[in-house]
Amino acid sequence: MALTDTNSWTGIREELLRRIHDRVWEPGAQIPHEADLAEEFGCARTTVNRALRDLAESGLVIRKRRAGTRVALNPPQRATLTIPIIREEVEALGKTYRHSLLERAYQPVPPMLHGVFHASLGEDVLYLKTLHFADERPYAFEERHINLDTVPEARQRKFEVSSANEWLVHNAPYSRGDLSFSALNANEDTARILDCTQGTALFAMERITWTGDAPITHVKLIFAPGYRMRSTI
Amino acid sequence: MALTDTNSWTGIREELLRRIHDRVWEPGAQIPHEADLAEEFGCARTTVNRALRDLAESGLVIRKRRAGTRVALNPPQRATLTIPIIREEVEALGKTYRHSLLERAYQPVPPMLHGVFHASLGEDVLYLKTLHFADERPYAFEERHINLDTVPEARQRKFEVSSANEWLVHNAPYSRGDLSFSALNANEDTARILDCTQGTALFAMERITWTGDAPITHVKLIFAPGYRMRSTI
DNA sequence: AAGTGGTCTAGACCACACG
DNA sequence: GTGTGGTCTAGACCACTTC
Repeated sequence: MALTDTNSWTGIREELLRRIHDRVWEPGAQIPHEADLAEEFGCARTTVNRALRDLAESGLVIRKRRAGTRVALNPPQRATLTIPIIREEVEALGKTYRHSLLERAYQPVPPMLHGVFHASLGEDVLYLKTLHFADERPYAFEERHINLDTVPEARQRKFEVSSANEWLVHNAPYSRGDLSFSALNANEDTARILDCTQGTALFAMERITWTGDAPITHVKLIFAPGYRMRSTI
Repeated sequence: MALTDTNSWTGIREELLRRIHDRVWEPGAQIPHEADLAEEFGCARTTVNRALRDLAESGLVIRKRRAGTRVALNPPQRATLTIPIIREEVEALGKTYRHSLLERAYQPVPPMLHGVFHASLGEDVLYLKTLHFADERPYAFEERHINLDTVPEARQRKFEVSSANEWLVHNAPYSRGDLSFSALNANEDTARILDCTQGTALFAMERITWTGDAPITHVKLIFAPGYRMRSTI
């Protein structure tokens, strides 16, 4: 007997989850068809479908047409990271946000990005160096390249008041992006900028975004010592 | 005129996305009701609902009963990280995986975890130190605490052959978890174990998982120098 | 060829939040 | 109260994949 509503899709999801956790259905085993489950729970197939679709999204079951639904053998451990706008992240900590534009220049595409910004190899990109502060202490150091082929309007922007990140989010929405996280030792420049000792381990995030096939921007964020990126599963 | 099917929910999602990207609907603006859109596209409301629900999940629109649907002002940048089992990650690189159990001991709950493992304060936890190799080179160093209240069967396991991670995934599925990433400098021990020089910046991941309210395990993984965690948006 | 999940419909009622 | 999204139903056809 189920304790939860078996008529709501969330209730059905709970019951299915229970059976998986309690190994009523073993990992790798096939589970009953939607139609059978619908009959068992006394609801429409659509409702069972909704519950199963949700479990499939979280990776707990694998669904294939004709082959049916199976409990995943190695449930991938997925986590949804929410990457906040730095201003909001700082303000959520109850601190005062400020940023300062350290450099703004037109440069040829740096070698590191040749493979990515190939479309605009002949053209300069807009290079920005920004320092983000929380309560007047360095919080993160940002280096950014903006593809002027894709976002020519960026030429008119100084990015002194509103940050490039916020402007781009509103004016050049991306359709996909690559993201990577790493650790690096503070070099002389970085240590000076972030006000820490050289060699300190720093958390870095790199991101490249596209709209369709056209790259928009590349950002590298290096956070001040002690930064942690958190998430829940 | 839409190029995509306006009768499939994905087609409708594309068209809605286009209107948001092209600022037909400005950030913050309210968009037409489901019923109106259904009429416009000549489909059932359910189908529009499916498309809008998908956009809401990715954070592009905000939906509220009675208040309607609005284009998000600051679309949060969400990324789904897939945290692989280390063996699979290494094997996907075309390298040979091996791991070695450095220590296995019963210990009191370490102070760091007092807030988390409170349920079992009187009891010992199982402490495991494991080194993961890729092609015989250190890949990641793992420290783990297992709550024996929640998973008493772990006492019988040596964890020499199959890793604790894989065993737990199959035998103590979790319902939720906290995850964090950070950067740290290699100390003397870590440097020796990972075969790098002291002070090197290392990428670290920490994870605590629960089943219901009972904590299952705490893991701290420190990766060898140069590790990058990648994802797409 | 046939069985399974994927999707769509038309209609209905409900839950919530705003006025 | 009232309008909006949230969900459920019963039925239907479709698309993919394995047999």
